[in-house]
Amino acid sequence: MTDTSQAPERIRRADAQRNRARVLAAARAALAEQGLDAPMPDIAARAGLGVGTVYRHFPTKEALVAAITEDWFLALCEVAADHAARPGNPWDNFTDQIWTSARMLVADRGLSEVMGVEPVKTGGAAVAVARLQEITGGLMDRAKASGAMRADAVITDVPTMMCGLGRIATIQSCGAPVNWERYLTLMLDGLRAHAAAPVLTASASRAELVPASKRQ
Amino acid sequence: MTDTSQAPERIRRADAQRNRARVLAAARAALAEQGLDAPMPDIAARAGLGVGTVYRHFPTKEALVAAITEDWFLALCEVAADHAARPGNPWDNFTDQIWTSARMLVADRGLSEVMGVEPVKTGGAAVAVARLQEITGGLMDRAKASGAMRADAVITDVPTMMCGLGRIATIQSCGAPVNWERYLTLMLDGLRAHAAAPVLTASASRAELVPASKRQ
Amino acid sequence: MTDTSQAPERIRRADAQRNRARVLAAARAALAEQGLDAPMPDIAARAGLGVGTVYRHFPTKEALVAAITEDWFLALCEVAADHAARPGNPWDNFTDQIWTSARMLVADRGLSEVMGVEPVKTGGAAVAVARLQEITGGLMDRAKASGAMRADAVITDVPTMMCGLGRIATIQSCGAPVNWERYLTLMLDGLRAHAAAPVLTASASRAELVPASKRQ
Amino acid sequence: MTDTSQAPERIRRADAQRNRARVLAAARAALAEQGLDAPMPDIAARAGLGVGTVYRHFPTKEALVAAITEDWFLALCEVAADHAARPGNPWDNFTDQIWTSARMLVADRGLSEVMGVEPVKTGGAAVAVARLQEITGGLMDRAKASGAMRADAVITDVPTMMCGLGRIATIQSCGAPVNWERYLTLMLDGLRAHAAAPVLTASASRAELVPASKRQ
DNA sequence: TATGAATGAGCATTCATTCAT
DNA sequence: GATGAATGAATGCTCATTCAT
Repeated sequence: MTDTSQAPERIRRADAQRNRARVLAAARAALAEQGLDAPMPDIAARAGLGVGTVYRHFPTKEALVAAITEDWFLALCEVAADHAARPGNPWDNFTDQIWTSARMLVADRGLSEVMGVEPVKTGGAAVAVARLQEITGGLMDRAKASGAMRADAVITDVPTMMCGLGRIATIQSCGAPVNWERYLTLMLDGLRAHAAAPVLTASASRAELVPASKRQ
Repeated sequence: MTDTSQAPERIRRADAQRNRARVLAAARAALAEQGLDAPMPDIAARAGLGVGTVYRHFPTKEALVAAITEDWFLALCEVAADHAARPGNPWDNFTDQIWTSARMLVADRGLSEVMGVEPVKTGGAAVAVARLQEITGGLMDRAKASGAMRADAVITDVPTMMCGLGRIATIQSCGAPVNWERYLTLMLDGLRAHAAAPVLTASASRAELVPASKRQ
Repeated sequence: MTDTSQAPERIRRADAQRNRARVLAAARAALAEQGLDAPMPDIAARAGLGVGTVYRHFPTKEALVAAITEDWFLALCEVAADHAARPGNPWDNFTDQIWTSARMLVADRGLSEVMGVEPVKTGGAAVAVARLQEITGGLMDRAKASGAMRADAVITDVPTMMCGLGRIATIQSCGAPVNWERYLTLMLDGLRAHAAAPVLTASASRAELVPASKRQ
Repeated sequence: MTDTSQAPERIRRADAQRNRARVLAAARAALAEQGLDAPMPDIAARAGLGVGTVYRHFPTKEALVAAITEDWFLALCEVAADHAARPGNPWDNFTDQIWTSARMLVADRGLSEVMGVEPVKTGGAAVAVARLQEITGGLMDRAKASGAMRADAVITDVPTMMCGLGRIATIQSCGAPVNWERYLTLMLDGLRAHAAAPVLTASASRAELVPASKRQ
């Protein structure tokens, strides 16, 4: 009747799954603290396991980081989906999504660093990235339709923003005179509709895509 | 008698000065190409010198990077000073300074990376950073006074902006879907006065420093 | 009562026998493809079994290889026995046996490699080796008696020849400029009676066992 | 006046050269004893140096082995050249060369093993191999011209022979029932002119290149 | 009894820094 | 002063074997 009766094979796997989970947890913790350079032996030690066990579950450090990256992006997807489902002001939903995601970055050095790394092209992480992009794209479309977001905003503005954010979060925690909240404030203000259309002259906004010294 | 003893010493000093310059030039080139991870032996080889000689002039790699960092920031100071001295639209002068500095970052992987590194607290590099900050602060003040820059802009907004820029420049060159020109456009638009003061309601701008979900 | 307790035991025994056979088959295939370095997990996976099961049947990898080696040598025994039973020219029977065995070596990397490995001293493999030696010895005796094979040929000439052949087969498949068919041709020609007795002087053959420079 | 006066740069290098020589000597010894699998740390320890020093002189283990291999083949070249320069019976000169080379193989497990390895295509080792082949080819030509060596002998017969020899030497030292002297005797007898042309029937020699069972 | 997860020693390789010459 | 050879700790990864389930 119970689940235990029908899962003689899964019992073992349950043990392995538990260790796999421990590896993932250890990796998450190690990456969060030390960043993507956390050594494999450290991760194994944190999990209370031998390196071989880590390699049993993940053939490469790259694969392990990719798995964590998938988790990270799935969590970001969840945040995005949550905000995409909200009623009310699309702009607020968009910015709330970004702020929430940002707080996740700030709390995790690995996540911060992965934002500034050549993206994986395949695997679950890539899928999660694509899905995040899709959901976020929807939020942006609605924000643009509502007139709050600048019409020329594109989806890559978000990874661009998050990449910079990741770096800033990392070094702010090292004591650098930077401020991630301020960063996000400016960036998001830069994404507002009227930011792209200066009050004084309608033509100015486009012109200023290029430095003043280069114009004419 | 005294002259003979001093002359070779001066020669040595001249030699040492030239070697120091060669080390710096080599380091600049190596860091520009390979980033901050450029190995010391590579730098020494580029200078046509032994590693020992490099270590004679700079006790650690960190010290060498700090020296180059000073150079980098002095160059940025020059750019800033040049723009600070310009007549005309203060906002344009400020943004031109940023765009010019950005192009320097994009052309130099080491400079890009150093923007996202725990800052040196002492020494020439720190002085150069402080000077750059002062000059840039002046440009910002005038831009604010002119009404073009948001009144709440602070000097740390610039290192924040440049830190993110450095990371974006680095990974854009690795093929990541980010765009440094777009980044700068958004950031600078976010620094405009009206970006901070949404058209509809005057009170909104400050409120949105905090995510909508956290308000009241 | 007693039947019920024994029946499952027999089933288990039957199971174990089948598993042992599967391990052997998998090992044969893995060793043939990858050589003696084939990892135990690969062999287990090929058998559709866990490594533990492989180790239940064979306490070490060495023991497993020894078992396969026994199989290999039993197959070689069969070839030898088949040729030993043939009527007709003893020399042809001997050389045919060698050529047939050689083709088996060439088709199996594991068999090729095992020819050049410290031989097992005990167990079935050693028995098979001894039997092969005996049968081959008989073939040689008849070939010698017929006058076709050199009179000083000894049984260890055959393992010596096959050992070299195994190595040559292995590296020929890696692109080395060696040729196993040529090797065998020369070796077998060297075993002919007249090869040992140069035409000109009868005494020369023994003398040349030692380099010319070392004689007298 | 002395060499020391004009070599201020070479003094340092002399030290390094000495250590390079120590690395080579250590590697030679380690490879001779343990074969090509001798670990780099072992080689370094044998030389009384750190691993880093070994890697300073040779960027890769492969490169180190290639250097030793070049030495090995240069030594074989010397032997070959020595015998090529000898007056007298060409066949004896050829076989003496082979016997002398064989004794070198037998004394060195690394040299034995390298004979059965995919050959290096470039570098000094490849040059040495080519030169050895050329010299040996000359010896063979003269032996063929003298009528002592079979006319169909080709240069690749020699690496084929040496490859087999290497393996046999290796496992003979492990106690296998093989005999390298016997191996060489048979091989060289197989290379004699009359070995290829059996006494009884002129047509037999060619026919027996193929097993009897495949004929007709 | 079968499983396959866990182990951990071992290997090739890198690089900032030291120090004998 | 200059040199660059030497150092050695650290890293990612493999695989025969053990043992808890």
